[in-house]
Order: sequence, then structure tokens, then C-alpha cells
Amino acid sequence: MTSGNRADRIEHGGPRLLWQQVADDITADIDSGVLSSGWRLPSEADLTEVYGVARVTVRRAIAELVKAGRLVVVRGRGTFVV
Amino acid sequence: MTSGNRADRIEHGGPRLLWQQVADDITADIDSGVLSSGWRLPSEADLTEVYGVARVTVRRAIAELVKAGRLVVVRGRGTFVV
DNA sequence: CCCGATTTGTGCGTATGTATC
DNA sequence: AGATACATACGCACAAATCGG
Repeated sequence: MTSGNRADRIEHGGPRLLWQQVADDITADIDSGVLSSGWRLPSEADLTEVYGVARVTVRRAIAELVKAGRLVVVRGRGTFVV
Repeated sequence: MTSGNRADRIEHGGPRLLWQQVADDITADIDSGVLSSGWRLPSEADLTEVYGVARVTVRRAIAELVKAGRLVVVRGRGTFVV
């Protein structure tokens, strides 16, 4: 299928940092409507598998999008699209 | 306001080592009362962004202050002012 | 009310690559 | 050539909040 694995979109060792690539991909999903306002993102553990990166990398990407006002994180519940 | 960027206080490539500068800054906050006894410091990840340095550098600074008896680290909970 | 599963928060140890001395 | 310092990234364990049975 054309919608290949998201892990394939991440270039390990590429010019751009891993967490930036993940943040870009999530941002694209929000902007394109794949992720709608109020929706809950997959858990950090799931995103770890989806993107093939470490949890710390996922968290770094999420932290950036929180600062950008695109996401909100609630401990014990999850991460949500603003 | 005093909440200016702490990263600006860190001189990359300066005469003093990065971890020493971070340790000095945290020590100053403790001595000045900005950080009171029992308070929890920002997480290592947060300090990483606050000071604009790597986590290993933050940990080096914290380790020094632990040896000096100014901080106590509790795994899974955080770092606290003695 | 308690208990367990889920999820985020935090710290621990390590590996690899780069830059500098 | 070797040592030191730093940045990025990986995996793991434990703590704490939330929710459901």
C-alpha cells in the first residue's frame, strides 16, 4: 500500500534530527485532518513502535508541539490534539 | 524580569566548563532562596532545555551538587533541594 | 474501596558521533 | 594519537496519575 509505514518516513542519521522529523509528521497529520481536535494520540509506547524511535525521542517531539500549542498532555490519560 | 533565559548565563566555549556553570547557577538559586529546601528541581529533560545543554552535562552538574550535599536524587521522582 | 491495567513523569546506564585540546 | 567534553539517541526501571472492574 501507498501509505507505507511511518517508520519509513524517519531518516536515521539524516540531516534533520529524529525528534524534528517525528514532530513534523505529527504536525502534518494534524494539519491534514488525520488527527482532529480533541483526539487522543497513540500512547508514547505505541508511537515508539510506529516511528521506530525511542520513547525519549517521541517525548521530545511531543514537548515541542505542546510548546507550539498543537498538543496537550495529561498525565495518566494521554496526549490530545488542541 | 528575572526569569530571563538561563541559557544566556551559560557560555559555550567559555573559560569554565558547561557543567560547572550549570552547577554554579543552581547553587546560586539555592543560596538566594529561589530554590528552597525540599523543593523539586525541574526534570533533567527540562533543565536540558532551560540551560541549552545536553543531559549528560546537567547530570554532571547535579552529581556534583549531590556530592556537595546540596541536592538529593530519587529515582522515578526527581531531584530535590536538601 | 481496593486492585490492576494503562499512560505519562522521571531518573539510570549506555552507545555513537563530533569537536577540541 | 589519545583524552576530554558535549550532543543525540537507545533501552530500561521505577513513580505517580487516571480509569475501569
